[in-house]
Amino acid sequence: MLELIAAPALAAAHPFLSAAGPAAASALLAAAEPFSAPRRAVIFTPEAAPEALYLLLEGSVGLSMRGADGTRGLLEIIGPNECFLMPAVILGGTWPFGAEALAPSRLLRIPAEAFHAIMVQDSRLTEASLSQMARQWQGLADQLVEMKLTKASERVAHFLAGRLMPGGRVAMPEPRAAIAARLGMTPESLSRVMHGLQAAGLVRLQGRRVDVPDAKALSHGARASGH
Amino acid sequence: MLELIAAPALAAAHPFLSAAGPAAASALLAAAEPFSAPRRAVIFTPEAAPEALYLLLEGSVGLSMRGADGTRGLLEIIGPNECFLMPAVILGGTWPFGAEALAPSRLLRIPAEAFHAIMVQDSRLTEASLSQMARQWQGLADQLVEMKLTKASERVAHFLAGRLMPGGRVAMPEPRAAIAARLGMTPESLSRVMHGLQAAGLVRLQGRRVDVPDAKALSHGARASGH
DNA sequence: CAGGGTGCTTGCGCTGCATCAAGGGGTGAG
DNA sequence: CTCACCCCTTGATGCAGCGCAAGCACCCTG
Repeated sequence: MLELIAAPALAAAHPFLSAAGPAAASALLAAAEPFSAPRRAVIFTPEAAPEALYLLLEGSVGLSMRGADGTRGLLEIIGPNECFLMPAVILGGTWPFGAEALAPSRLLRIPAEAFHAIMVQDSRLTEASLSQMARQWQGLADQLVEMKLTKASERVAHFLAGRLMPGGRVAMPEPRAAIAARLGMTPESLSRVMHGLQAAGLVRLQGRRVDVPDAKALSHGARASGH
Repeated sequence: MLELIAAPALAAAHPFLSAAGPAAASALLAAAEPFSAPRRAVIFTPEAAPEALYLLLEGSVGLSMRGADGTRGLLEIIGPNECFLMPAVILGGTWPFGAEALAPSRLLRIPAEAFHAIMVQDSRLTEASLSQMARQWQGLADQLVEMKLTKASERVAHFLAGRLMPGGRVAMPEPRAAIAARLGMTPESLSRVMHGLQAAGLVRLQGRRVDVPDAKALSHGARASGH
């Protein structure tokens, strides 16, 4: 089913698949259904029963959440070569988070039954899943630390630093509102902070692309430019 | 080593041990070292190599975190019959979070080597660990949702509701500063909110103990009493 | 019992961020 | 080409929660 994609290369490139070992990786890929999602496409609806694990090959996917009073937020932004909905597949039951494409994306959908079946046969997949979950736990923990004890401007700077490519560029294909939600602030605040960073000479804004002349200055000077 | 504690009863009471099955549970208990920690005792130091998994039998333990600029916060408060440091033990390497007793506590310390050795032999322990990690992921995700889109007063109300015992009482053995840090606010704000809830008739404060006359009113009326 | 320490509370001014409300600018459709 | 829509921006205002600092209750020690 996946002949159209170079399966071995894919398995090598994707951290989770390579950690699971060649046997489990090829079994997973055999069961996987590739598909594309345009921007804003709903991939998974909250409160539904999770019946698949997803691997993101290219693009950007947002894990959305709904507060008790109906307000919406974004738990996390998933990048290429990451996977999502694993806790849901492991625990079963219903799942309170939704998933939506924030940029044109290519994904693999691995049915939960296949995932569980392969896990029973291949303990290396279970171990890889365990490591994966531990890493994702750490990711949320880091985010929680940031939310609890840093200001909005610092969170923006850190977010940009984390997306910095070797060329000194930051790609932001997803809408500003999504990034703002992920960072726990309003789009207005995000806009103000980013233009503040530009005024401080730390970044240069060019539409969806952001240039960072000095990476160190961005990390270190973020606190100062709180204004 | 654990004859002093009723091992079978313990395995049955602790969700993680019972999920791991009787064989793995008894193997884990055989390797476990019980110990007590007075309030404020440091159980694990951040930036150290994690060499054990901990089960909390009684008391309260805080997972502390340090921000980039040295400020301190509390990632999570661990309650009885929960375990902590599992992601650290799984991933190895150093670990950015510390653990400290917030109330007099009894714990079990399971050396990482023993944990890994038993996991290799007993796949049920690996599966139980995977579920455990997924649940802990969900716990952090819920907290992140709260941090991102609810106000401090609501977070306090929800925290109290989550600790509500059948008798309408909430035990708060840990210092207020720790609870405030866990909720992402200052001790002053926590104090103000709680006294605000008391003024609204939703709770009755009695030192370390809190009485909740009407549980439903607490959940539903929290938004209104934001003032 | 006095003394000092620790932890909780309260008051007050301030600031960061949300909220509400317009104003641009780029992109796609007709 | 031009309109219209969407998304991003910018401004003005209000409030929630922080920081600082003082007051008070409890606990442990000598």
